[in-house]
This record gives sequence, C-alpha cells and structure tokens, in this order.
Amino acid sequence: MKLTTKGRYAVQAMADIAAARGAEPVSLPEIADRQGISAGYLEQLFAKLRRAGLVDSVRGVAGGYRLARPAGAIRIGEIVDAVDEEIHTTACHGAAAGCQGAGARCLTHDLWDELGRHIELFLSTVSLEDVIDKRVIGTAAVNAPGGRHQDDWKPGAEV
Amino acid sequence: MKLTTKGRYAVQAMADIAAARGAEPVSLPEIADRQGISAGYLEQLFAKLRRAGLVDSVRGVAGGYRLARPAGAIRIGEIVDAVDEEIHTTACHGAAAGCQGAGARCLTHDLWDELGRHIELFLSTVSLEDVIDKRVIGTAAVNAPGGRHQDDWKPGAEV
DNA sequence: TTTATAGTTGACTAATTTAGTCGGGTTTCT
DNA sequence: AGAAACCCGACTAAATTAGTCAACTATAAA
Repeated sequence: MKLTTKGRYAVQAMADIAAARGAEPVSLPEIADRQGISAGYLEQLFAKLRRAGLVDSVRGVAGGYRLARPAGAIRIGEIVDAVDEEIHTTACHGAAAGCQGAGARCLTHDLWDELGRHIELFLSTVSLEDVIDKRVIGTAAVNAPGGRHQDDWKPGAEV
Repeated sequence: MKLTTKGRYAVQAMADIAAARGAEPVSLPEIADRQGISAGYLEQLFAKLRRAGLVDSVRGVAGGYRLARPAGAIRIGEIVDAVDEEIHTTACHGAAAGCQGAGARCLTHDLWDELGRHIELFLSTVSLEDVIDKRVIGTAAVNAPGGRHQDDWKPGAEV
C-alpha cells in the first residue's frame, strides 16, 4: 500500500457520496464543488474506483456515481489500495528472513514491515460509515509518550 | 511527521551505529559502505541528527559519529522527526472541530488525524535497540481481516 | 431523433519533491 | 604539516504528483 494525497482525495470523495446517503447517483461536478477537487482529477480517481468495484456508475442525464456497497461495508484500506497502485521496486521485497545477504543492510526491514501492518490494520478496520459518523477518534492513545505536541502527519508530498 | 526514504535511511544509519556497539565513533564512509548510502548524502542526514541531539560527532583522524544516548533510549520517531522536517502547508491545520467552515470538506480530517496518531504512537514505542535486536515483530496482528495477502507498504516514493 | 448531459479514455504538462552530487571549507588528531 | 574527518551550501537529475485537455461514447429526456 502507498499513502499519498491521491488516496486521501479518493477517501474524501467517497465520503462525500456516502454522506449524501441517497439512492440517486452523485455527479463528479457536485463532488468537485463540495470538496474542492478538480473534476478532471476526480475522473481519474473514479475510473480506478469503478474498476475496483467500489462504485457503480450511472450514465446519462441524471447520472453519476453511487457506492457499490453500503458505506458500512467499504473499508478505507480498499479505497486507498484502489487508487494508489503498488509498484514493486523495493530493494528488499523478500521475506524478512535473510533479506539481501543478511548483513546490516536490512536491520530495519522488520520495522517498516511492522509499521506497514499497523497502518493496513488500522485502515482495514475503519469503514466509510465510521468516517462520516465520526466514529474514528479514540482508537489510539491521545498522546504518545514524550509529551511533545501532536502535529499533523503527512505521508507522501503534503497533506 | 513525514515519512520518506530519507527517514528510512536515517534509521538505517542509526541502526548501523547502534549495531557496532562500540565506544569508538563510526565514520560515515564506513556506514556508507555497509548500508549502500552515498557518503555525501549521509553527511546531510547526520548534520540534522547531530542538531537534534541524537548523535555526537568526534572530529579528527579516528573520528566519526556516536549515539548520544544508549540505543534503548532513542526512539525511532525521534530519528524520523529529525530528518524529515515538517512544512505546514496543510489545508486544514486547525483543530478537528469546525475545520474550514465545517461542511463536507473535512469529513475525513479525523481519520487522517487518527492514523497519524497511530503511526506516531508506534514509532515512539519502538527504540533503536528494539530494531537491532529484532524485537519489533508481533505488535500488530499478522493479518488484517479480509484475507488479502499483506504486501509491503510504502510511504513517500518507493521503499 | 435530436440534443444535452455525463461518463470514459488517454496523452500531455507544470510544479514539486526526492535523492542525491560537488566543491570548498574548517576542525582535530598524529 | 598533513591527513582524516566533519561542516556547509549550492546545484541538479530523476521521479512523482496533481492537474489539464480534448476527443469519444453512452444514455435519457424533450
């Protein structure tokens, strides 16, 4: 999995549809307007979301996109996976065992592996419904030890 | 916090020093050689690590860098913070409350906020010593629900 | 049947970020 | 003195991201 703003935009757009809660499809210009994302860019994202089976498209005059499943059955991790496709250029993509002739090279392999599992676990636990109903807070402790102020967190480029 | 290869390189280099476990400083060319990172690039990273008080430098002929504290007292989160400095260009950096005139804009704010806390919590839990002693595995469940295969995870660019 | 709406596709581009390189210093030990 | 190492800042090439654009296709309402 990969975390970029693309993934965040996709989740935002999906949340927008979910929040509408209607049976009638939501058009991209509507979403673009409400969420401040360019319509052209949304097209790209929704093409992938459709291919991943997360949304159904309705063409024609009153068309748009609709969630393919109830919001409670769509996990955030699926959305992120759908738009941020994996490219396997990893230096050490083997099992955590020997990993590139052992040595010091992959001392940290297990660490990032484990972090990845943490993130996947979290994102696969939260559903779209949880997000729009604001049932997300409180899963992790409020402050990490050390007493520093908790800032925003940014993956890829910027948040 | 931000997660890029820079942060991973820094952790890797710190782990290299920690793994040496000697009182005598480790030189950058040594680390560059063992970890496959260019020495010039390491200089940049170590300048920041030094400024953050994570390493002490020893100049002169047999000089190099040394951990400023025992490996058990250096948390991974500190290392990442030291090299991947924060830029606050966030659209909504306010509290999770209203956040940009309420509306649908920040439906997902809490989600990323919470994910950030998860990550910070995890990285602040693990010490450099844990990493070199391979005591990292097992904190998260091995598979997420859903049965998909767990792939690598990549933050910024590539892993 | 026309026409407008809306999705679909793919190519293209500008800006940003990342991951370095390079060259010249300065300090310190032998 | 001289070598080894750190220190600093400017520069750059590659990759990625975010976004634009134009042409095309399908659908439904008038």
